[in-house]
Amino acid sequence: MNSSADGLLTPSDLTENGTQQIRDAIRDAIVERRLAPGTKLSESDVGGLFNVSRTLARAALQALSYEGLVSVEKNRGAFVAYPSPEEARQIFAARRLVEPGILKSAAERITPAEIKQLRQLLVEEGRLMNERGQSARRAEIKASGDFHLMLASFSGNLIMQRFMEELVARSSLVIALYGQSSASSCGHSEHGDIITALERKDVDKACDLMLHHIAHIEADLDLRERKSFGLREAFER
Amino acid sequence: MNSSADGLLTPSDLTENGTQQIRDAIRDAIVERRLAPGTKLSESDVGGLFNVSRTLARAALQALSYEGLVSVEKNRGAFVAYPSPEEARQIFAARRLVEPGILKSAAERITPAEIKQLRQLLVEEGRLMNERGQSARRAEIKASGDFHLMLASFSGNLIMQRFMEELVARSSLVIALYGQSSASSCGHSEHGDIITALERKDVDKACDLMLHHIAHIEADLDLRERKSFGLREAFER
DNA sequence: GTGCACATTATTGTATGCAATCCAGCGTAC
DNA sequence: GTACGCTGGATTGCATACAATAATGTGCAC
Repeated sequence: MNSSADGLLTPSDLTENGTQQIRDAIRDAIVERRLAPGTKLSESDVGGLFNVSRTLARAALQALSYEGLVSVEKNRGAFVAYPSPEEARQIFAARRLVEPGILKSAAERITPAEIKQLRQLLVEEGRLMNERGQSARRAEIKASGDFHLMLASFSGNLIMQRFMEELVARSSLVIALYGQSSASSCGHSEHGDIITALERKDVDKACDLMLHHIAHIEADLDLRERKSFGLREAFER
Repeated sequence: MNSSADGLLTPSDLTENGTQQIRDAIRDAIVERRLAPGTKLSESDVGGLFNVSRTLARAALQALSYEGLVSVEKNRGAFVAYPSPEEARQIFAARRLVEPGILKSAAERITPAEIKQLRQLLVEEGRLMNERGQSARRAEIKASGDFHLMLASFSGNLIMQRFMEELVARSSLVIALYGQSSASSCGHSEHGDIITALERKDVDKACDLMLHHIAHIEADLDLRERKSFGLREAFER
């Protein structure tokens, strides 16, 4: 009978299926904003793009829908998710609810080496910030999210880590849709402040900074109901 | 182009696929502990049981694996998840991290009618507690989890609600594996206390009670590494 | 009798095919 | 000219078929 009681040695799943690769590739494309919200992802197209059958493409899209990055509508197909303003609010509410706790957890177990890793990520982020070009911008977006993900991984809780992965990815979609300031990097210095507080074991301060940081990101959004103005509203002036 | 910006009117997904039904049926069976951890779930068997093809069965199992209720091993098949002690700890750590925040959210928006709903759930739970029989026991397990889920639904955050659904379901697996006291209902009165505190708008007290409640559930577990003693250890005395 | 190599069987992984559904374009009635 | 209904094409939903892998059983050598 045995079983897989091998004690959390599975990073996520060592399935190594073709599905995983497709899923990851599409997720990266969404998170880095190469795929715009609302884009149709037909099974044939996805399958053709990765040289696999519709079966695997379908499985990958299904998987992404469980993460909230893709919405599949019955008999209509899969689309890059188009979070509503309300959904956006809930995503950030979830982050405000969860990230302080993660931070607290991480603070209790973090090592100097790990703090160094965070700092390293930060300088990387800063370097990209001063670079020009689309690809630098994309890398910057990713690095900015990775800060939060690395923190989550230092919390030692795989479940929270995975949840954060979902939230960060969905945040990227929200920012793509509702973000205003071109400088999506508005929170760069704040990341540094959080590390500093963490280093000083000042957990309360760190949590406080984190909450403000999330609030700042959210404040940059314009969450007014734009009712899918593809029809009348778009042409009646 | 349009899109599904219809403002969170989707309870989860109105796909209404056959997959959903299978997934829900199996999940219920797992949560109500009719399916023991480690049980093999072969695609043919599942498909045959619901009179659908392997394709749908496979999709359902895949979906359950994203919720952590089923673990699929490459080329070996799907099994009811068998959470390790470490995983169990992380599940409860996640609940301690998340539930106070949910409670706070819920407290801010809860209506008297909703409090009544909670109370009603509680009397139901109490009634089942005093009944005999397997089916009553199962219903009690479900009701006990439903308390936390209803609270989550009152938080108004669909994302947190879904996360809690996952955590509660996985908790049920953990309790099935590591629970000691037959009285899994140990927390019944605590649920009532939480409602009372909530009613009095004493959020801090409610959160405190919630943390103790979770701690009590966890304290009933015997989280020692039982290394899947299916082989040597089982027969060498 | 024990251990190993091989054949057999069962189960999963993936591709393909058919039926059902939706969408768009066209034509017709009013 | 507008609205309605119809038909053709494309896409998804699901089942089935085949290939690949793992589990099991058998027979032979020692």
